[in-house]
Amino acid sequence: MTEVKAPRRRTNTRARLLAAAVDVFVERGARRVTVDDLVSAAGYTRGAFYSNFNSVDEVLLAAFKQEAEKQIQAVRDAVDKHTDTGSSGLLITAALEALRPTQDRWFILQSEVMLQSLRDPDAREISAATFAALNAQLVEVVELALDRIDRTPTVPVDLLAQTVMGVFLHSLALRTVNPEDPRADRLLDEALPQVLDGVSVPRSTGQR
Amino acid sequence: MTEVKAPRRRTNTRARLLAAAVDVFVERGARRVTVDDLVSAAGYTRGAFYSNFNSVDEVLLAAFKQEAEKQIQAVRDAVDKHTDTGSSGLLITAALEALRPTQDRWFILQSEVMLQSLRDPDAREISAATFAALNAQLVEVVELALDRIDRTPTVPVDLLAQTVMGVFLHSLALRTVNPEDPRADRLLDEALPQVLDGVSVPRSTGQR
DNA sequence: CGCATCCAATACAAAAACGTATCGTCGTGC
DNA sequence: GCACGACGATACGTTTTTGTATTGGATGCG
Repeated sequence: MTEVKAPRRRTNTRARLLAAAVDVFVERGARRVTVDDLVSAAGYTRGAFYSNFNSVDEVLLAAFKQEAEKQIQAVRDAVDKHTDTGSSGLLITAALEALRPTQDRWFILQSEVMLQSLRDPDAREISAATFAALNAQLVEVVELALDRIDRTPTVPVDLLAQTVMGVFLHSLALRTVNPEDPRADRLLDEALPQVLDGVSVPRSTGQR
Repeated sequence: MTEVKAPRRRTNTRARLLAAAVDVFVERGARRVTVDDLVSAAGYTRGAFYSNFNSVDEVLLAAFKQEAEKQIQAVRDAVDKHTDTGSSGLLITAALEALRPTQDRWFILQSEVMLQSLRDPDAREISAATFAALNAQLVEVVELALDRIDRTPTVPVDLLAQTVMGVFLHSLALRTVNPEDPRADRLLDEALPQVLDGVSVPRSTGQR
């Protein structure tokens, strides 16, 4: 599925394994992933795996961590960029764009679901922490966005952020079930802005 | 985990296996479920399993189907009940209550995620169909609810239903990561009604 | 230039999971 | 009440997967 034929360096083996892992988990589903699947997808053999990880679960956790951080960074970049240049509605557009459903995001969701049923407390902790980080970031984005259009929310902003998150999750689900489903995009492009508008009022009016 | 010591009838073995399967999948996570896990949880042995199913995947699919239908039926019941008696805001409250996150629903989500990566076209089809059914039902509920409060939506009602669905999904996610998270309930009780309110206008005013 | 070290390949043993084949038993229909 | 048929128990062989131990080679360092 991937490439690899080159003389293969010994460094960043771990990174390659992790990258391949994302693909494998998405393609085969967590239930069917074995060590051999992972190494062969990455172009390595069994030995490489066990000198970098101890189990498939560990890879899942590490890959999740990495992808989630990548995700968070993408949003942060989008926000920073548009905060600096001071463009208006573009901010939220950009932030939302960074969250738009992709395969990587599907992997994150899948991992999140899987990690929940791992006995390892580390897994649950990391999963929960990442989840919290994404949420916190979303609060920030929503606040900034409302600020830009001079409105204040009529519901607590953290709840509003959760709502936005939910819409994204569902958009992702729609797209995963059927990549062609037009509702996935319409949810983000049509429904979401109106929702944001609906639960906020112009700044001067005060809230509620 | 369960009981079973009784003289054990040979009928409804399938049903017992399915019921146990839900628990096992939730507890151990899809990655770790084996045939032995399923039969021992249900109080049977290997033989019973293979005379009712052919693989773990098949059980996952069957259990998903069953739980999803149960879910749909629960919402339908709630709606019917409150439609008949004609109580007002109670309708949506009841419908939403029927959707409130529980363990069963977590199983449905987990299965949905897993089924997406099964090669079996049947699995994807059933998964997609169930997903569609739930969504269609939600459209109905949202329409009814808005009707009750004499408002018409300012966004296409199917998109609105998707939004509601998303909020539910996220509420479920919050609760799964941390059962104590108060936001799970607040999302449904505070944010959702306001969102519905925000994206609709009084009936006479016309839309948009 | 040679040495020590780390990392990946390979091979292999052990365990886990699967699926089948067989047998007993309990309902069911005649 | 008897025989048939379906269902579940048990046992077993096979396959899959795992994890470790050993080896070879490349890299960094002196």
